[in-house]
Amino acid sequence: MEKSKLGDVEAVCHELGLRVTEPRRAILKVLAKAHDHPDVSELHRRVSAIDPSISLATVYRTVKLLEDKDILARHTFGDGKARYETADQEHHDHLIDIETGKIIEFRSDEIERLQEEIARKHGYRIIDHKLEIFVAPLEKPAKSRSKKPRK
Amino acid sequence: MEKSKLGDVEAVCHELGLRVTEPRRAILKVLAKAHDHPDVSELHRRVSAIDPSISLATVYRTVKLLEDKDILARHTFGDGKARYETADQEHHDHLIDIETGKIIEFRSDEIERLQEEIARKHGYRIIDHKLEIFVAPLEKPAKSRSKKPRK
DNA sequence: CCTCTTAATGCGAATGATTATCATGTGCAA
DNA sequence: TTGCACATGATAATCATTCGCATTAAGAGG
Repeated sequence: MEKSKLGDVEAVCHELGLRVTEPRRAILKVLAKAHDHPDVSELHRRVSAIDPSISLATVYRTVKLLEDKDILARHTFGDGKARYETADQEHHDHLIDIETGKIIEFRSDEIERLQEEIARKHGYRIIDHKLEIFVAPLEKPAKSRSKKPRK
Repeated sequence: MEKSKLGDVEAVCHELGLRVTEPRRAILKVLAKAHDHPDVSELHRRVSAIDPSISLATVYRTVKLLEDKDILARHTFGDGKARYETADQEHHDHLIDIETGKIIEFRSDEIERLQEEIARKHGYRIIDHKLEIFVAPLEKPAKSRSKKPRK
């Protein structure tokens, strides 16, 4: 089962008033079956497997387009590069294992509710939010002082 | 009242085994009285007011140094650039007004506790975390679809 | 104070990610 | 089938940040 509507390129493009092109077919196909949080060059790598002639620039363009349309969600875990995932699913946040880089999705209605409360208390409404928890395995001794990784 | 110990350059540098230099005097002075979240070029701008000969590279170096020592906390609100604030105070998260760019600090022990719980449930312990809530004023009609800004 | 070792600095080049430019190619409405 | 606006590929340009390196200057030991 592919991740939602992303698989139907004609539908997505038509809905957004975009042309259906080969590059978009390939890129959307890759996104539809991506169950992780790939960065742009990783996406380009996967897309190249389908059609090697698709340029990195097009991947950047397409991905930004979809982000603006709220079809993709962009993240930036620790390192500087943008990572993407389909945004059609219900909202969730992330646990990032700083030792392996593994990303775990989770959702807490409790936390969501508290956020709403806090925003309202300050006279605001939430447009978007981002919660990232950098973690390390419980067993480990307690490695010196490293914190979240950087490039 | 300056923000904590940052003001005492001799103390900070000595504690970290660093030499006390003019650039560091100026940079720490600026950081000590910064009650906002300046990015590196803004810091350099402020430092230049004290000593125009201090290079941008040195600001970058110093700021990274202090970040590694957990004396500064680095953030990346929406736009790509790194922003800094002193980390000596108790942990807090941020509300970012997407219309004005204004940043409001807040703290919720409730949320902190829930995070701990979630991490533990997944077999992890928290090393660090980051919660950013992008908001817009309550009054406003409900502007189209913009979300958090990008460069 | 003087000296010597080496951390710090300034400058400019290098990097890495992302975006812009622009000539060319191609969906797709008529 | 045609025409044109939108897409694309290749490449240059940007932007923030880091590096390399020759030079300067803390500050420990005399």
